This record gives sequence, C-alpha cells and structure tokens, in this order.
Amino acid sequence: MSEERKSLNFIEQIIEEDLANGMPKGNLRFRFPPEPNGYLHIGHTKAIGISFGLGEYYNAPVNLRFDDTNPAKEEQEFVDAIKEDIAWLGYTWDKELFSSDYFQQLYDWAVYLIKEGKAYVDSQSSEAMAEQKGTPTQFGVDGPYRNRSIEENLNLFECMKAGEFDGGEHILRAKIDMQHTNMLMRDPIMYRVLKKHHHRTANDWCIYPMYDWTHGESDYIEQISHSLCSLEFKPHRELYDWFLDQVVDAGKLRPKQREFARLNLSYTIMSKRKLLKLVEDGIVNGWDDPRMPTISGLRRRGYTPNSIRKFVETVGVAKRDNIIDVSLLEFCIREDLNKTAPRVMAVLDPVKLVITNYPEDKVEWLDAENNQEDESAGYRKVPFSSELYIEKEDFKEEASAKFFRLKLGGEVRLKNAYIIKAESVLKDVNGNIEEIHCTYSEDTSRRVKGTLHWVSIEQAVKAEVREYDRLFSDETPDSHQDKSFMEFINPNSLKTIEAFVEPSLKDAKIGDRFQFQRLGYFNVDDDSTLEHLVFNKTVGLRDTWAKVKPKQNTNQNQQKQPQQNNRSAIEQIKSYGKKYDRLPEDKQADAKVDIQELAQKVSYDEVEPLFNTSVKKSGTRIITMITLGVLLKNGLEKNDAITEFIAKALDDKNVLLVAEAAAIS
RNA sequence: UGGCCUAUGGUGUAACUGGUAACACGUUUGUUUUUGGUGCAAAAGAGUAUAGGUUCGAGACCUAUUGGGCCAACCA
Repeated sequence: MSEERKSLNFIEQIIEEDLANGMPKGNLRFRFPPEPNGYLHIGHTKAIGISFGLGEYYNAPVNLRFDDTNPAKEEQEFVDAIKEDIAWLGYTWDKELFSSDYFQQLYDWAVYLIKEGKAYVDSQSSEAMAEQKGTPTQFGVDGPYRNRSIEENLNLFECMKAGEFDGGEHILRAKIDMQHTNMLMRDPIMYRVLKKHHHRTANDWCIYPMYDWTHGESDYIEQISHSLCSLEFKPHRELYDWFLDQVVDAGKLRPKQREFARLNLSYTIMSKRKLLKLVEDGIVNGWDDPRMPTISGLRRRGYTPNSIRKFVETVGVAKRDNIIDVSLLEFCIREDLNKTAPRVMAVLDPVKLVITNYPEDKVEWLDAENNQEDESAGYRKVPFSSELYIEKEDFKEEASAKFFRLKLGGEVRLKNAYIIKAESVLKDVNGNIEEIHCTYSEDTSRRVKGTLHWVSIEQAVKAEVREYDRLFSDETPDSHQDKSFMEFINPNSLKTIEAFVEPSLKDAKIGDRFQFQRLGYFNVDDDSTLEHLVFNKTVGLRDTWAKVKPKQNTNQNQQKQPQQNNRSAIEQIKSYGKKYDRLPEDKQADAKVDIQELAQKVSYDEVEPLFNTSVKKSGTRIITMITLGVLLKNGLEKNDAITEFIAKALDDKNVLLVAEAAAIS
C-alpha cells in the first residue's frame, strides 16, 4: 500500500511551508482569543477546532486568551462559561491569559509611538472624525489635531490616563495615512477614555486599548506563530502588520495573521447579538436552551464533545462563504450515539394494548439487550404483562402491505418479547380507539415483518419528554435584507410530552444518554429530579418510513429532488453528452443507438438551443449532431442555423464530432 | 468612484510541479436486521461562474468579463 497522505488545508500548507523555510517546530504556538461578552456557539467551535487541533497535531502550545479590552461588555461570568465549554470539548490550553495583562506594556508602547511621531491625541467629536475619514470610495482628509507637538501629545495622553478627561473628549490615534485605500489605515484609534469598572483590573485604568492595537501586540508578547481568525478580519491584517512593525524586535518571532471562512449552519443564526435577543425576548429559556446553537445548548441537548469535534473536522477549512446543512451535524451525533447509547423502550404517544390470552396477574421480567452495537453493554430486565402501551402510530385497523406495523388480523413482534396478533379494538363513543385486543404466541422464532417497542403499564414510569424542532423556519434567517430574523421564528420549536418509559430508567442521572428504540436519542435534562424525570430529544433516528408516509409531517420542508425517472428524451440525451466522448468505444456505440432511439421523441425546438453549446463541450455537440441526424432523416428541412452548426463542427478539432457532422452534411 | 477576498454535484471539502474530477453528508435502490435504526452493496447527481486563449492535453496557466462576500463603531 502506498502511504496515504491526507490533503492539507491552506493553513496547514502555510505552516508546512514556514517549517520548510526553517522555522523551528518548537516556535509553533497558537491561541484562541474570545471576548468574554457572551457564550460560545457552534461557530466558535470551528475556530477552537482549528487552533487547538493544530496544537494537538504539531504538539504545540495553545493559549486561551480573553480579549477583554472593553469593560462595558465583558464579565467574569462569561470567562467561566467559556472555559467550561472549551474544557468540555476536550481541549486543554497551555496558558490562560488576558489582554488586560498587557495594559501596562501596551501603554508604554503607545508612549513610544507618540515620541516617534507615530501617534497623536485627537480632540474632535466622533462625528467630525467620521466625516474626515471619508468612505471606501472617497479619500479621507487630515484632521486639525494631526500635527500636535510631541510634548503636547505626551502631556494630553498622560492626562487621559490620569482620568482628567471624560469619555469622548480625547482619543489616541495612530498617525498613518488618511488617504489610504484601506479604511482601517486612516489613522485608527488606539485608545479611548472609558470610566468603567473592569472585571480584572478594576479601576486601575480609565483608558482602554482598541482591538487592533491590542491583538497583534498581544500575539507578539505571547510569541504566537500563527494567529488565526475569521475572514472578516482580513482588512485588519494590514494594520496588524503596521502595529507590529513599530515594536517588533528582529531577534524575536513575528506573528502572522491568517484568515479562514467562518462556519454558518442552516436554519440557525450565529451572531452573539442576535442570540442574546432570543434570550432576552424569552424566545428560548436561556443561553443553554437545547434549541440554541451555543455549546452549552448543544451540551444540554445531549450532543457529545466527540460528535462536535467530528463535525468541525468534517466541515473543513477554506476561504469561501459556506452554509453547512444541519443534517451533517445530526449525522455526527447519530454516528457517535449509535455506538454508545444504551437502548431502552419508551412510549411517547400511548394507546393501550391488552393481551387477552396472557394471565392477568402475571408479570415476566424478560432479558433485553442494551446495545447490539456494543458486545460489552450486556442485558437488562424489562417487565412484560397483559396490559401494555404501544405508540398510537403503530396501529391501524386497516392498512396497505407497506405498513408493517400492527393491523387487525396482522402479526407483529414486540421487541424483546413475544409475537402478537391484533384481534379487535374497543372504541369510545366518538370512535377513538381505547384498547387494542391481541393474542400472543410464545413461538418467537417465526419471522414477522414488524417489530414494535412497548412498555408494561403497571411498571411504566411517567416522564416528561421535550421534543425540539428547528428554531427558524428559514434556511438562512439572518440573510434577508428586507426581513428580520425574528420573522422566521418557528413558534412550535418546543413540544412537551407526557411519556411512559420502562422502569430501568427510574435511576437515570442528569446527562445520561439513551436511544429510545425506534424513536431517537434522548438525554436526561438538567431539570430532571428523582420524582420527575425529564428527557430531551437530542435527535431522531433516520426515518425512511416518514418519507413514505403521505402527508403526516406537515412542517416537512420540501426538498427538491433530482428527477431521475420521467426525464424527457432530450434530457436523457443531454446526460449522455456529458460523458459521450470519454466513453469506451463499445459503450459509445451503445450510447449512440440509445440516443438515436430517444431522438425519435425529440422536436427540433428542443434541439436548436443546443447549437450554441460552447466549443469546449464537445460531447454535448456530438450528441446534438446525432440527434439532428435523426431529425433530418425523418424529413426535417435544413435551415441556416443547422447549416452553420454543421459547418462549424466540420471545422472542429474533435474527430468524433467531425465524423458525425460529415455523416449528415 | 476604490481596496481586498471568493467562485468545483443539493451541501461542505479534495484533486502534489497541467493528464480528463475524488471523499463525506444528503437523495434513491437492493440486501441484512427482534429498531422502517445500524451494517453491507450499488446508483443518480459536476465538462469546475462566463467568454476566449496557450497546450497533444487546462479545474489548475494567460486575458477579458460576471456573480457573491467583506471594509466607513471611542465593538471585537
């Protein structure tokens, strides 16, 4: 076997190149720099996965650095939550650091820049400054304070630090170029006055550095080799480099910023601000609501760290905008849970079933396999008696042969138990089925088509089950310029069900994950108590039956499927065109016969548009020629378009095309 | 009257210096099965945004277009 080399993503390629160019492997160092102003979500997981993943791959340290330069928005609560989430995902950071650790160093460097004439204090209103800044298509102009003396700047900046000014009076700006094509280079702000309590430095500072001034310098202080962030920071790179130029020591490592496309998930939103609105408006019950795309929400919903890491890995890293289908996330959690989750039986929508030939007082404790995917999972006992619950959905008085659940006169297997036959039903005055009467047979070796899950009524435990649907009805709720994402909120995203579960679940603990057989994966919610069990539905099983069922699921989203049957003759011919000239000779001959047959059903109007097919697509032009040949043979008159098409083909480089054209010209 | 990024099946990511487009999800079919799950097998689906060019040969190279995204917070 040849060695299989996994293809590298563009960031890995950059690193490999740096290594090849002589960077010692020991210099590799990464960081994940969240702002502690909210909870982490699935989008952050990508950034986490990239940096920490690189750290694991190269055995390099990864710092966790809280970017806490804006005391107005940041809180200790978020620091704690972020640490919990990253640790839960299974990553370990080298050092826990804070941008605020560098406030003094940043200040000293700022003073140095002032002395070098590279920074100045501006004393205008923010409106005036915005005015002078220009627009992307219009140059900026220099402001009136741009050429203050170094002494004055030094003095003013010191006064800013000493708290002698209020916010808005003065700011410190880098002196770069008001005519720069990159807006960020038009004398960006380095410091502003903010008389706010900081979660770590308390009231030590009343001036705070801006992101751009802080980030690159922090990377430099920590000697981060590759500073990875999302694409919207691409324009910041130029400034990142400019700030680095001012302070970098030739002997030390100079960090590199590189950008990747961030992750978007269909049917949800990723913006912290919008997520906050869902929380504040009470659309969801907090940041860890199981419907939220936050890490804490997914955790509570029953997702495993492994499944999320697998997801991020599968999604890949590139630079183009993307929307990943939730079905991929769901696949990842199913794949993980299928191997690990113990199987149990629970009935969510019960109907009573009575086994008339089973002794009324008898209870049998039958063996049930915990997980057929895992030999070591063992068995448990489940009680069986004459009165059971099954799902309403699993019984119909009459049904087609495609319905292989229980119907009158039909047989079905009860999972882990016996084969039963439905004999009759008992209905209330409205005609609703109250009881299904069956007989059972102890011969379980027979083959029957269907197998149902069930619980014995007497021993069943009541439990609350929370079923979730997607939060938004639109695939990209926040990408409509004319509509707010709030308009797409799905009002039925939470359904609370009173269910019956098998007694073995009585002592399930918070966080435990199960497969309710035939239904899906569920975990025990944080709200669960000994007296009142609460389960979350993590994700359903793949359900091919649901697709067969006529309408049933009303909010089933319509998916466009490629029509493969009933394709028109011309469509079938066209699909030959895509590969015709690449087919081996014998198959090509077969294809030609087939095309000629199909061509009988094709009209000239369908063929003419194909005359414009580009030269490159010779296959399509060949099949068009063959089809045209049939039409001509059937009496079609040559017109100018046809003559021109044939003439052009006779001139082509492709010999097959020339041959076909020659045959009919 | 801008700068930067980007374009490959329905989705996402591949394709080392040019050799005829791969993998995963999704879809469909068959098969296995005491879960309409899982497993196994297979199929459909892309001439790589467009138009030209170079070349025996282009998704990769060249030219010109077009679509999409980002950039004007004392946010990060």
